[in-house]
Amino acid sequence: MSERRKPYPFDQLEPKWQTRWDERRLFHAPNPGDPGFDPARPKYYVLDMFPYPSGAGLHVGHPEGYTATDIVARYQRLRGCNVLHPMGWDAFGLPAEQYAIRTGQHPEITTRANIASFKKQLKRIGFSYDWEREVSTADPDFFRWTQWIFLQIYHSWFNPATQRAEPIASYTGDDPASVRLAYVAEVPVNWCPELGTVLANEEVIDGRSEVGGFPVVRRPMRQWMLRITAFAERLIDELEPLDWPAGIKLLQRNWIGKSEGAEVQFALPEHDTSLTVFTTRPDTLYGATYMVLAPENPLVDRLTTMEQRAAVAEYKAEISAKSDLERTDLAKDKSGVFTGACAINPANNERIPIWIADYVLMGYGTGAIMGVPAHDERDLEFARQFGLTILDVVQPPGGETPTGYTGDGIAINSPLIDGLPTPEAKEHITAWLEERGLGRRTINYKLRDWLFSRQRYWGEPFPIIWRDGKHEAIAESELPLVPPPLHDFKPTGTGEPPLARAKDWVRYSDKATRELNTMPQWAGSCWYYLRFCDPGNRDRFVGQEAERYWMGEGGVDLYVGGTEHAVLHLLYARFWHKVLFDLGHLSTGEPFQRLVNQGIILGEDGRKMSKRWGNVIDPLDVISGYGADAFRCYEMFMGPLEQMKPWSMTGVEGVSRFLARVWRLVMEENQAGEWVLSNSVAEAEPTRAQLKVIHATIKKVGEDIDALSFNTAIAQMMIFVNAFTNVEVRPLAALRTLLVLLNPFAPHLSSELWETLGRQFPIAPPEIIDQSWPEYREEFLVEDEVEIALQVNGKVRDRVMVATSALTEELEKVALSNHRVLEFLQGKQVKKIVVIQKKLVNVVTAP
RNA sequence: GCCAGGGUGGCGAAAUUGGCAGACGCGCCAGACUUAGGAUCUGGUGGAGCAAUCCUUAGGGGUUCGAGUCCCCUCCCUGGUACCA
Repeated sequence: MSERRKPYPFDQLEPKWQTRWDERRLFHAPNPGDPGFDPARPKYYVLDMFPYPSGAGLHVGHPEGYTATDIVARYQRLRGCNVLHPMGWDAFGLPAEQYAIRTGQHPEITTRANIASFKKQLKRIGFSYDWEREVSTADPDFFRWTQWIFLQIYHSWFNPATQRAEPIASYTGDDPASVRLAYVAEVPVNWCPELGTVLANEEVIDGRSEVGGFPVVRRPMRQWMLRITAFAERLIDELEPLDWPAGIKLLQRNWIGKSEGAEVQFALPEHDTSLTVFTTRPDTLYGATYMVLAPENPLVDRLTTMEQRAAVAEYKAEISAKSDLERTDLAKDKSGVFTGACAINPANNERIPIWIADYVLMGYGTGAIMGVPAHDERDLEFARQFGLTILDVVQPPGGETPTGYTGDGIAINSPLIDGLPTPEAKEHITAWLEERGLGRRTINYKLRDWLFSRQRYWGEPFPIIWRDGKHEAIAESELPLVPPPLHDFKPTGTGEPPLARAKDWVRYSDKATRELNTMPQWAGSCWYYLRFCDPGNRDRFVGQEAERYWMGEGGVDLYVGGTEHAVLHLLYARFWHKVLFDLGHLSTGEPFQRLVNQGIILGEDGRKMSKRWGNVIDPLDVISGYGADAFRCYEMFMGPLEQMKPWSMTGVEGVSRFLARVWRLVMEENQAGEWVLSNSVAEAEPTRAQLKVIHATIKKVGEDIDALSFNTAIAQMMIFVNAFTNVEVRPLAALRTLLVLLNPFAPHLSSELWETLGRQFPIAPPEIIDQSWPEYREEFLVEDEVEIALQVNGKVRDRVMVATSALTEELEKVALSNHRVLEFLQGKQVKKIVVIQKKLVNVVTAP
């Protein structure tokens, strides 16, 4: 089979320009103080979510976001900005380690090979990254600072008075370990036996591990935690002004899950203590006819009566045997047992029974609730199942039967607050409880502290040692703390991390041993964007001047990546950023000013791309068939960046044809079949009509890039090309303008044509990259005449050209003298005439 | 369940504040140039109808001179979430 003839020689010119860009270091952005740095230019930081370099290589989803940021980066450079556009590798992570377990190959080797192949592919697409800033999270020069930041967190506490992280020295209490932002706690964790590690809540999906899909069980273990909950309020508040998609903000807000309510104490007559619950509906206190404790609540054993002891023990055993998956699966029917104990409802002094049930979670609120069956679906189901009292205390606005009504209404059967609408009832009863020391208003969050340790090999070791059962930080001078070489990466199965196998490494001194856990994969990605500002710095995680320059004024100006990181990565990174900001290391409180999520690219069959369906598109195949420029432009022409959309090979062909038409605007084939500069290119004045297209295109492409609406920008350039395709004389100035506008999208093609034009016509500068973005002139966009629609009763009956300046009365006259309009007005009476200048005239008749 | 986003030609999609629906591309049809066309160029292309004309932005209702756009109801798709008191 003969090879399809290339529409233009992209296979020669693309490698040529990629090499030249590398040699000229064109995309290297000097830092303040470096040679070549121009302080007069504004900065622009455009960032991609860096990839995990998997063995599978790049798929078409990666370059979608990368192309978008590359267009913005190249555009901002042409507009005179100092552009920071870096790329790096999220190189620690489970897949390389799982591969090492299977093959014995060290993760470092696998990772290095994968990085090399990723980088080669990215370069082949022609991205304008500053490769001199490349970082890898698994590189000791990088992770020494990840460990350093951990130490900053470890040495800090959250001062509730200032609402800021402060050095632990400012803590005046007697137990610093209890307030550190990094602490060790025995907590019920998500233990994944298959992976041999604990996982964060965020890494568990439907009771299975996000990586690998293995079952996960609950089990108490001593783990490192980061006190992210202290920042819950700020993580919500400071989200507000950011230029992020509203949906992502909402996702984060929901994840943090703030709810306002009250803590209420219920006296326990048989014991000298009381039981505290959290409720968002203190106004329903009179309706609390029973209480429920989580089965794991430590109070359960104290409260349970002799008679109920056996039943409670049996229920607890049953629950703890269940995995999370089963526990949620079986959520249809409520289960639980009576403890035999009773509490006193503080509102009406009624004795109410205390139960335990697994629908109450130990990890939220106080691990105990008051059951208000009349106004809570779950409580109602539970009460009906076990025959507990149901008492209506809120009257819905409509006045229908209140049982099961969960909305706001009017308090009833509640002597203290009868007749009050819900909001006031809440206020009133809470104040009443506060006066008596029986309760107080509180805020609860769904967000839990971040479980930060993993029992894995391929991650950052903690810069921590243990002496006499207590943890201590190692000195900063001992960083980086590099993982010991191992041959056996398998999980031990006991929960003891694989690092335990490196006996020499573990022994720190006669009396001290090293922490054996490693950090989760999120650690490196929490701050990599800061390292990009100053990747070679040996003395600090980022130089102050570089940080102030690149991260100043809102931080990262544009951050593009997938929605899968909407809560986890973005929340964790914001948290670390705030700690470092509070400690005075950073100049802004939020890292990412503008965030955009690219949509998923589906296979041609409309299904998710997967080996299983055989619908996977390999970027390199597309590039070898159509060129990198066509690949880039197609990815952007498919549709809106944020939208999910299917791949289409014929669509690639269409975009490729467009680029070939651009090529032939400038080039033609001679007798020998060689491409030479076209005879129709000349230093001629564009016509008035051509000027209009040129300036309309300048305007639209610029505005569309700002709005990340790349598909419509390309459509406009297609209109431009169509307008110049069949003309005898192609004015040089018009072509030059087009090439600059096209450059961010198709950098190789535009560079080549620019250079070719420059050989024949003296163009300064000789390379397009040193050219500046053109400005449009409004005067070329205005028309003397416009076409307006003439409507009768909202239906278009004719279109006519009128002077742009035509006034309302003139337009009315035009409409009423138009024979098509008159035809439809026959026998009818004109009731009114609506005139929209430059748009339409609508003649409305009486019915 | 709940929350968010979305349904526009045969297909991917356009459409400032409500103001000519379908830009641009794919596909298809016709023509030109050709020994040839899976190259290139030109024209056409939402549906029905010979036509005048009528219908058309998931479906139904409403507001308006005028609705893809605003309001109400219903259906379908995608993503998130799941006993969070």
